[in-house]
Amino acid sequence: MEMQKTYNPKEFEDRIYREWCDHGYFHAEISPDKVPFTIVMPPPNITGQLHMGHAMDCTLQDTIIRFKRMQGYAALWLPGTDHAAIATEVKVVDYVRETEGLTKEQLGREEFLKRTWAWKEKYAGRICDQLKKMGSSCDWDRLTFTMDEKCSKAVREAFVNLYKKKLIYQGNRIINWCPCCKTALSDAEVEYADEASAFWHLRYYAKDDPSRSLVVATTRPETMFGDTAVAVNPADPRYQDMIGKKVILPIVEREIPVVADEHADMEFGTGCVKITPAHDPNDFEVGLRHHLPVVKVMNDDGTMNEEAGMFCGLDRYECRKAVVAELEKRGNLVKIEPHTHAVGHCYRCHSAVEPIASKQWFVKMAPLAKPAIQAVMKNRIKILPDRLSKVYYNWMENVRDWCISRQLWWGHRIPVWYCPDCGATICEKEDPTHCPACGGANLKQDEDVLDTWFSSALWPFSTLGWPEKTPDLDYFYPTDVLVTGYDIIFFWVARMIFSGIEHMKKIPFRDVLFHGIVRDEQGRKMSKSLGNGIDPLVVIDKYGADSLRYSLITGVAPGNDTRYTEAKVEAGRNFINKIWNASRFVIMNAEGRNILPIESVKLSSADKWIVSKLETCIKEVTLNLNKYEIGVALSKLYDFMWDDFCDWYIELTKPALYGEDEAKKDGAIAVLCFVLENALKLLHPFLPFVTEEIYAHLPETSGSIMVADFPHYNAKFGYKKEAAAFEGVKEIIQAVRAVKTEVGCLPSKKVELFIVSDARRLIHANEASILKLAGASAIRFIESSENLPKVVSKVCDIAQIYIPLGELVDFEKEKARLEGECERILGEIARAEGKLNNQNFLLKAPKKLVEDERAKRDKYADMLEKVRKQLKDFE
RNA sequence: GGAAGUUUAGCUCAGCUGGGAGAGCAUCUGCCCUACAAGCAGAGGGUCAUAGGUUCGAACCCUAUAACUUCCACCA
Repeated sequence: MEMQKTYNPKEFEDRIYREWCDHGYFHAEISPDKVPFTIVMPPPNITGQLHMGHAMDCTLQDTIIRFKRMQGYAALWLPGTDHAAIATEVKVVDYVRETEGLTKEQLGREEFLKRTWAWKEKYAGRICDQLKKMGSSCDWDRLTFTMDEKCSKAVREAFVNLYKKKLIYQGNRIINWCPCCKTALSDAEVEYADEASAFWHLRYYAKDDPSRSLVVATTRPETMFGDTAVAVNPADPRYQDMIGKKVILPIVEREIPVVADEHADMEFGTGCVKITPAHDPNDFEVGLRHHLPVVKVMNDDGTMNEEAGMFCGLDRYECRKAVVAELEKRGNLVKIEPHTHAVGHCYRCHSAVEPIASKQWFVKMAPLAKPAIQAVMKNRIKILPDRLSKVYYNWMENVRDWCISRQLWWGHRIPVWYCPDCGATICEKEDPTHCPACGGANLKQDEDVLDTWFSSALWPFSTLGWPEKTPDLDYFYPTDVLVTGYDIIFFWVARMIFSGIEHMKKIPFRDVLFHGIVRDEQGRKMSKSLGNGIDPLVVIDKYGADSLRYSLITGVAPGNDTRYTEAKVEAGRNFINKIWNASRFVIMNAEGRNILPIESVKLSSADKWIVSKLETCIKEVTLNLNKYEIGVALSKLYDFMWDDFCDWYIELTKPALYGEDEAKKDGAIAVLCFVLENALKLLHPFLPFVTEEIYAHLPETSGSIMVADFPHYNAKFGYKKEAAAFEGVKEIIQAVRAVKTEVGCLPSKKVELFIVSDARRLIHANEASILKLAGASAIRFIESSENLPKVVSKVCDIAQIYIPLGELVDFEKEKARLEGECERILGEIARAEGKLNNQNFLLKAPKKLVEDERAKRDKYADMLEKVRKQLKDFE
């Protein structure tokens, strides 16, 4: 099949992906003679479609897994999707309201879940299609959803294990309550934002002495109905007489005690704190210490309950206004101070969360955190970039117990049953039918579901079959690298680490590669509200998946944010087009010829140079991919492919290809094919589609590039010296080009080159290349330039070049140019001598460096002499 | 209140363990030379945020400062 003049991804991307699937290349088999390499995909939420962040995440993983697969590992990339309990439920609630005009309560649990499963089918399918469009080489045979049977089993196992070890408990404590989603949230699910508010100073009068009062300062006047004490610091001289006395809570006229507690800060506010145990975590603790009653004053939806008396039914914020007005009316309001403080918001619906005392399920964190910290500390798990391990430690060391129960319907139901007959609580892996205590058959399962992250935490092993002892689990666990964004380090990564250690007794992964966020052109986060998100599919439609992949990993360093710009996609597209055309050139020239193995042809110095460059490139790409420096690896390939291979080597082969010498032609083609084939293999993990397409057109190749061997660096050819020498030839070509441009000589005008050089053999051997690339008609070796008329000249490392240009030579300009050249060289000499005259440099710098510096000085001194001579001759 | 990151060419960013500043885009000049104008050749452009310090030598290490960004934190 003919290759088109310009690269057009639409013609082959979908077809190639189908072929990969049909051949089963993505499927990882357990093979005893291979080393496993495993990545589990961070499962995208089924809430919607993939965004650029996902696109980058999956490109990075795909690049790594393709690299490892080609290197001969049993490479498994396990895909999946996440049920995303709260996030999905919020979406489906909206959807049901819009389509059926019903609330979820009106619909009922069973019907609601039916709708949600239908939603899941639709969106999980869409997400997989998008992953395929990106070229993801994940093992679809192992596709997992977090609510699959096997995951549910894992969740049960984990819950029951932790429960039996008393690491899961039910407790009545302050949790974060979202009045909009009507569920508890974990600490990690709350986002804090500073809000301008006020500090209300309220006067509470002493019970028996209307002349004595305390002024409390609060940001939450509406919770006063739940006040069950006022606290002052035990050391505060101002309030010693009040400790143990009672004050009257205004409006409700309830008597509450004044307690002494360290929690009250003498420096802050008035030094008196109203204590509302049901609605503030600190107050809750104070309440426990002083055995205070816990009075809840709010309903689930954030409205006030009957405790608020006349304010019952009001929304919490309306109530605040009303209470303040009432207090003012009654003369209890002393003053209002402006005050900014952090208010927590639900990470899903963004409404202000309410700290409320509530009975929930918790995971006891301290015993789990300890070994999880050690795993990273002892380097059993390596976090990249390293600085993020500090963030991890900081969180793990201060983590509080994890609230895992959610008052939702969509998710893993908590495996706990209550016996209404005897009050027993039963926690079992299998659904119990009878109460083991009293034999009663009226067991009722806990209504709540689990935090979605509880199942995510088990992902690296639940996907492989745990708690069953499956061969997969045995072979592929622990996984090798986890690739994800630093924004879910607490939600997910930290929890996988302690869960893996707890349940598997083994770390879940050896490396964690964190990437940053994909931002828009202006550096803003992409978000729905800003409307600045860009759909990867739209980009793929316009430019192809390879170009998108290029744009997402070019220039990225681990942990750093990156910006999406269309210019980067274009740069990628242009690069790929370059590869495409270079390949087309090679293929066209190789057509109908016998391709010789590179070992059997005589290599020119240009051949040796490019082979040496290729070897260096293989080394660097491999090294950087192993370090997960994907961006660096790609940039090395970019330079090699474009500069070395296209701009130099291909041009260098043209004299041979267009010449008559069949042996030379065979040689050039052999090297072209060899280098191109290797380069394509190196490029394949980054640009899978186009490399596969070209590979199929290459002579002497068969099968798919994705299962070909990744090039090995073994310094088989070496040629370091020959390659270095060849740089001299390149320098001559560049010098001639530069001089011609400077004097305004058309590139197409052929010039004669007079050369003084000790490297005649090298130059002679590359004569054809020099003539073609420099645009010259002949090379004449001379001993001295003395008799040359009207020349411009240039001193290179291995030669002095003189070009007679007749009328084009501007005497003044040329003189100025040569003088400028002298200046430059003098500068170089001065720099070298500056160092060499420094005794400390001679004494302390490495010998090699001193030698290099000497050599440089001598070289430039020699050059200076030559340029000065040219200047003299010229005059 | 803690902690982290960033600051390099007009723009977006690389620069690994300290040893002569790089790329892409943009700009200027000239080119359709039988792979490629999504291209080729040549060129201009940087006190590497600021001030100190360590060192023979600093974009890189240390200290302070400034600006921007982010994360964590129950001060009512």
